[in-house]
Amino acid sequence: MSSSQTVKRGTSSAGGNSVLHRRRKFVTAATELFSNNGFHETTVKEIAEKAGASPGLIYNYVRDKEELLLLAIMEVLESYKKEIPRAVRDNNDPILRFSAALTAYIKVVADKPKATLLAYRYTAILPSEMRNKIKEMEVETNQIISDCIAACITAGYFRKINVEFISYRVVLLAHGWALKSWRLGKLHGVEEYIDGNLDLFLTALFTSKGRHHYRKFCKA
Amino acid sequence: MSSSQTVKRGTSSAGGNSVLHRRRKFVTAATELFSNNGFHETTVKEIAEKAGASPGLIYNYVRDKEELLLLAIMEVLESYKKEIPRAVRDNNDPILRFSAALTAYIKVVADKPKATLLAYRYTAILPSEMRNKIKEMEVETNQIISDCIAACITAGYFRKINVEFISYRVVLLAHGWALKSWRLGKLHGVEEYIDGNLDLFLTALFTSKGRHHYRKFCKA
DNA sequence: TTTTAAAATGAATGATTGTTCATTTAATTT
DNA sequence: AAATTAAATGAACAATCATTCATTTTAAAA
Repeated sequence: MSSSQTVKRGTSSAGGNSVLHRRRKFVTAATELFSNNGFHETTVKEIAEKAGASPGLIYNYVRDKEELLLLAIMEVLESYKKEIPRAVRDNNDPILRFSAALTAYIKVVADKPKATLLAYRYTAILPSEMRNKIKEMEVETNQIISDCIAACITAGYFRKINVEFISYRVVLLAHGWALKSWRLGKLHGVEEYIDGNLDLFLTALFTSKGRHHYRKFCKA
Repeated sequence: MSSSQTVKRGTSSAGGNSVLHRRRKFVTAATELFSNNGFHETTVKEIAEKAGASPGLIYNYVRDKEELLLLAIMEVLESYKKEIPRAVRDNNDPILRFSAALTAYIKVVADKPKATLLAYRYTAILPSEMRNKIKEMEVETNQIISDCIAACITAGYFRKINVEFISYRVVLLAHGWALKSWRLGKLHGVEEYIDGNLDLFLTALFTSKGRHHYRKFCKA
């Protein structure tokens, strides 16, 4: 079910994760090449070259060129799933948690915009089984944002709007940074992008109680 | 510079745009196939088949498979550039013009979501000369939105925010419908999507004068 | 009708490239 | 050291397809 028949993970001796390490080497090489030149435009030979190995060896660690794509996309999504909760955790106030989530999401996208676009460009070409895995991960990340928003609503800081709706808007916004920088070039820096959008969101969502509550943090 | 060496447009007789018509046939066939199955996954043979012709003939009307892609993308963008101003024109009040622009944009995207994604997926693989053409068209469409926003600001209805910034957010939002429906499936209908987002935008942007002014239209 | 030109065909071409596998190299074990 | 297993190589294979072009069909002109 997982990936490759010929290689068993964790053979012999102690820790024995070297197999996964070598696989990661191919995946990162692939990620870079796919991001810069596109999936179809990248040959397996090039990936091997960049990873410092021969083309044939790749097939010991991966079934397909396609699996390499799946792993590349998943690596990106996993970094989302790791970074965002980390940022949220550091805050207690619902509004600050929301802000942190939004900020973290945009920042992690801004950190590797091209890799982010991989998911947009190439999820479609994967078989549905793989597509579902990706979709699943996205939904999980969305959930984090949704929870923040819901908390703000129950605290009476945000007015009662559809949570999923706003959640998706936040996600789109974050991805928007990657989409934008590729298509329109830079109009402004990430910081401005974050601040501007956060301002827009809060203004649109605050109740008067929320607005009041938030003032405290601005002064500090 | 334009497209094909072997065919001159507007030969002989009267109107004589039949050449362009036959070319369009290939382009629409290509658009559909590229949208559904992807560019690389579509063969020239398939395009010819769908257009009811032979593969070889395509090359009388188009230099490349790539040019077919360019034309497919441009056809979509041109429909944007046509529909949105049409909707804006019917309104006089700045706020209504803005609303109309946003609504029209989302609707035209919702009308052919897959085609919209073509630009996202495949602009990157086109040679820079073609890419620039596409970018140019996008900027033109953006300009329409920007003008609406600027008008709202000078009328004192919107607070003074960066116009380009908001403009891009509107565009992203519209595209977001296509991106979403592909990735997350339908959470809600287009109408809800439009209303919800319009509400969010207006709440975030209104001055008190603007809010006041807008109430009139809501009652009517 | 005869001639000439345009439109259309589709089999053949040529180049590309993912994948395999017989073979070599390196590491482990006995 | 010898034997055995794992890791790695890279040339060869097979399939795919964009593109071409000699040929046929259709239309227009003389």
